[in-house]
Amino acid sequence: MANSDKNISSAVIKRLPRYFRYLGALKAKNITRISSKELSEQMMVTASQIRQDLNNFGGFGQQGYGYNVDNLYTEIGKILGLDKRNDMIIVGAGNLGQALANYQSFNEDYGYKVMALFDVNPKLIGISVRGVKVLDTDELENFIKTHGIKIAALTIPKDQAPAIAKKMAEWGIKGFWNFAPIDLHLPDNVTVENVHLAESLMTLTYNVHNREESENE
Amino acid sequence: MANSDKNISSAVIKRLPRYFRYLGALKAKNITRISSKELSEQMMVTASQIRQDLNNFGGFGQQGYGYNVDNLYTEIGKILGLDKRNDMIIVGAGNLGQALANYQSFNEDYGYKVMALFDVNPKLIGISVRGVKVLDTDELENFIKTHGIKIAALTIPKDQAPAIAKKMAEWGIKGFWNFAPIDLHLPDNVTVENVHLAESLMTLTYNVHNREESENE
DNA sequence: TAGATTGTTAATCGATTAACAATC
DNA sequence: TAGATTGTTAATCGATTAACAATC
Repeated sequence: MANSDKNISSAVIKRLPRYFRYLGALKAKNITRISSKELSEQMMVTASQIRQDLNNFGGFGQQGYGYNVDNLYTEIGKILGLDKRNDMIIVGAGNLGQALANYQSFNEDYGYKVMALFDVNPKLIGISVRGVKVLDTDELENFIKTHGIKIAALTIPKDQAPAIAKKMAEWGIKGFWNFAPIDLHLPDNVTVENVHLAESLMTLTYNVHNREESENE
Repeated sequence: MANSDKNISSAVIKRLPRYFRYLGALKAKNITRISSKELSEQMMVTASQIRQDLNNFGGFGQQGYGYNVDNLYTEIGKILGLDKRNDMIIVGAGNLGQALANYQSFNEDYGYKVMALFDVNPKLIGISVRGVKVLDTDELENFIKTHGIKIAALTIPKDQAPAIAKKMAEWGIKGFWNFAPIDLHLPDNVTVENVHLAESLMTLTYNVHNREESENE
């Protein structure tokens, strides 16, 4: 827990889930070992980058051999915190909130658990999405505190997002998965991961109209 | 059209929609002028970066004055291609596909138009989402060609995504807004903008468990 | 005109890639 | 042992920031 990692660049952190995904795919194909060179060819990055990235966290490989797929998969999972219990809530049970609640991939494959959805709309309060209840937003404080929830998806309109996020941070939320098209300003010990859909679509639009050499990010 | 912009770094392009959003907010507040310094304080970036970014596309400001909000908003919109007709389709009419079709923000505010959704599920074919029909995937080729569609959201399972994307690119799609958790390998004149939700949640999870100084991207 | 702020060049910083000795 | 491939240092590249002359 007292992880004394000297600050690791966010560029590195953002690449970890992609390594994790590729290793998962290799595992599924029963491939047991891989070298940074082979992996780099599949992922279209440099082998140097893979080795540099991984060595921020320790030496997971073996000279002359490469990396054990199963082991590396597990280790990256641990780094990301997927070995821990990751309970979450979704605030805003509209189309997007419900779509997230239904989204298998992270719900089951990676051990996240959606504990409840929240909304102010009386028509939604009480229904269940994938077996998860939609509760009244009034119950947020109590729920967060009682269950010790740390992670919340925010799928509410942008005018409401900053105020409610501020409150939720006070009640104990440490990480916001923010889908509202606005920047949240919260204390330093709270993280925000923005998913600004409209912005990503605009970036795509630029590239469509100015198509050059493709550059998968 | 023959935009002879020497390759502009993708870091710059990704920041443009955020400038656009802030300028839209200023416009809504009837603010008519802004300096790079004021804007930089609101956006928590350096004024230098704003000026450098904008000057990739031209001198939109005026010494001693700053930038005209309305004008800059319009110009960035043009750079992004929002002044053009941006018809799109959504392939995969499940929860996520439907949520996108319902998503006001980009549908109306920025002039995108969802022309149709597509699915293989007979239960979905024929229904309407926000007035937009769900068609049989068999009709994709004809629809793309007839309507000259260039942009497509992919909200289908990952095993099906690469094959269908390949076909769609042959039929004329130039930009994929890819929500499937897999990398698409397509010709150079086709762009892919990935929205890998599970990966963004993992990045958040890492930060929650290793919370340090917050760093809004 | 004087003050403000741009556009742009130069300096710095950080991230990526290359190279290679260590070692399995 | 010989071959392969890591971990890691050094070199390069690119992006960000600082500084300031140009100019409105």
